[in-house]
Amino acid sequence: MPEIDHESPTPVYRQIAALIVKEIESGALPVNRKIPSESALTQRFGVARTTARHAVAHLREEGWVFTVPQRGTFVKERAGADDD
Amino acid sequence: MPEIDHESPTPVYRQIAALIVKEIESGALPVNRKIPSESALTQRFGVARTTARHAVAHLREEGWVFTVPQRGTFVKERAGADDD
DNA sequence: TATCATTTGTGCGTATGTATA
DNA sequence: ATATACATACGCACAAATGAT
Repeated sequence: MPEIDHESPTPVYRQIAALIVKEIESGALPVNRKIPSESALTQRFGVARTTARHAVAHLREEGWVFTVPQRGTFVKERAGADDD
Repeated sequence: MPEIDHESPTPVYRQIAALIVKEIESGALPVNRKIPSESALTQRFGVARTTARHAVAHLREEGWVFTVPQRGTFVKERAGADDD
């Protein structure tokens, strides 16, 4: 279930980020939908919160999501993407 | 801005430590003032967190600062130094 | 009003692996 | 082998804001 390979040369945080991107692209996570919290990711993938945070920070830097303190992180609107 | 010279024979962590000492001596960082966090130093100087940590550890060994776990690192009182 | 759970923000402690000189 | 430096990853603790009760 975790789908995380700790032996892979690809860092864990990037693997998690990639999986979330996949969910965004598939439509499972539409625009403005809250993505799983850091704690949720921590449990789901069996990683440390710092690692989950790193994955989210990466998604933010890549423009996939935006974060609202104390509320959560949400899927960002992109040019050429369908709205919810 | 970084004022860090990676080509210098002086290790990066010592250069950072020296800059902080300068700020303490100039009064920019008075006694009991919290010095920049490891993350802040990491960003400010464009170094790895381990390097920033090394710089802070060095300052601690030299008696310039003291660290309170989970709270931060603060400027230590010195004999002959003015209080804040 | 007060309390509680949730969630992000911040900060340090530690360890491993890699690379270079 | 040692010192330096970076990237990654796990752990722990506390703060602050939000939302629900």
